[in-house]
Amino acid sequence: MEILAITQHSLKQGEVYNLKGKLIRHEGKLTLQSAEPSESHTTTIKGIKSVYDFDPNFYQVSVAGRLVSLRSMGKAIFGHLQDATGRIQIYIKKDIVGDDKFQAFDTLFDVGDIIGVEGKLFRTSTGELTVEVNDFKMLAKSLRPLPEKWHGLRDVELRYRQRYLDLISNEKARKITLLRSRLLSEIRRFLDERGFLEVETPILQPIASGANAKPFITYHNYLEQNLYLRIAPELYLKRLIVGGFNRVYELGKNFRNEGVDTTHNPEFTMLEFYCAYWDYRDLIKFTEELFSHLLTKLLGTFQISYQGVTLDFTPPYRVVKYFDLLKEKTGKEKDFFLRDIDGLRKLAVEIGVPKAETLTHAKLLDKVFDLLVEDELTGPVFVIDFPKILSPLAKTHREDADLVERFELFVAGKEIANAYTELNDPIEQRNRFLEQLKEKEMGDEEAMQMDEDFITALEHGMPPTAGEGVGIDRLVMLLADVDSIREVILFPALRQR
RNA sequence: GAGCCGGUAGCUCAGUCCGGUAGAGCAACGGACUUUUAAUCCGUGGGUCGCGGGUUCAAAUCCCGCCCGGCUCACCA
Repeated sequence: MEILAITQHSLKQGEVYNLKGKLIRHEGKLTLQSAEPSESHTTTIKGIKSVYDFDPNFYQVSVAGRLVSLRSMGKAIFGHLQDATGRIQIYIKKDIVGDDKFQAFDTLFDVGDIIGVEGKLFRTSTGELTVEVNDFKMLAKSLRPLPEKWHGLRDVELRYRQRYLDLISNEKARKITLLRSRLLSEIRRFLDERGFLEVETPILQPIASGANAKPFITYHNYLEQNLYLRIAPELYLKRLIVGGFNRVYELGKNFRNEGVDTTHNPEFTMLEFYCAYWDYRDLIKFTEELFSHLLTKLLGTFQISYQGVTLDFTPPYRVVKYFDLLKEKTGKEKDFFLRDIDGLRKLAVEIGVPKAETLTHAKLLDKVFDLLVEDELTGPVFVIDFPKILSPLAKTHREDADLVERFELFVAGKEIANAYTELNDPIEQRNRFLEQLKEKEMGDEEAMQMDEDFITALEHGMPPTAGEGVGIDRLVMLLADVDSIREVILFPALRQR
């Protein structure tokens, strides 16, 4: 009888082992060896339940999972097995499994153990689907107790540091994990079906560019040079457009060496996709289609509730111009914000922009917009036609040389997506980078870096292209209705203990 | 980086204001119980009160410093 797996070591008769405070004496009656999981244990609990609903004649099952509850009645034992998909009750009767096995289960099996059972499905008097067990197997012994069965694991720090316990004991953590996984696969499916090619570009980059952020620096011993963890894949994805792949996307991590809070983690997941021969207006429509697809597949509705506010994602979304928003708030025209730097600085000081005296023009404008407008963009709303000084990689607006063809999608005051018609003029791109270098000299640490190789690529000709980035973590937060990014990242950044 | 809040048994939490033998529930351990489901009933064990210092006859409790976490702000478009 192969019941208990303690370790790979064989136990001598009479030897005493301490399991979770329980002293186990090996009497020689049990063969204590690690049991192999059988293939039939790979079905999910949810799968078993749905097959039974479909075909009640299906009743002989074999299922494995973590034992999460136990109720011993003397000569019968009830318990629940759990996997990521659900729970199923098991019923072990002395009459059925025999005295020895019943005794073994009663003394050796604990809540937390991973076990396999075989038996018949039936419904109890209360109607709960249950496995009447005729054989069982220890698959992995748990030496430590599970968190409290009723309250689960509440300690936020422990939930993050030992996420596996959170996943075992908190339904919501499992739901978010599944939601995130389905979101990623639906994004891939949507893009794949529309001819986009999934690619992988370098995470270790000699120049960290493509966004305004401080990078993590590392050193390559063999190349004898510094490398940066990417802050964005943008400039590499555009090289692929130059190379002739007209629809590409990358779904992966970016890294930014900055503060950690409820909406920022040093590594976070971005979707970036590029399509040749499109412009930013095509992307507005495409973004609405993408979100419609995701909401239909994941939530089955266009109305979502986020932190007590109902958001309506029925397209078309509101579209509003960047400077119209500022005018609404201040009564001032675009020229004021772009030409009257002293006036803008005065305004910034008035509304309480910190360090307004020392910020560069671009930073000032950005801060003022943030403070006055951003929080009120409940959305979903496309803010379009950004100032050029904030957008070094976007193409100049066809109707206004002060602006670029760019939008950001705001939902619940958060930026969810950022897109533009891409700047594909190598000469103008060089000048824009040079402007960024000036910003850097004026104290903007996050100003973008010049990438000569990228300009060389543009010099070979990049077709007119539109590109977009979507913050996946924030999107999951929205869909899961949680207010901290750490709830949607399985292992968020924490200080080492 | 600043402010506020928190850290007590494996887990969920009381106890801190107002100093006087460290508590409950779950889990564990022993026992009863063949349809229970937060099972129930009887019994037992379990603590570096985050860490270090100070005040005091006496500190989980008061004071100081530090560590870890949460929230808000700053930073980060």
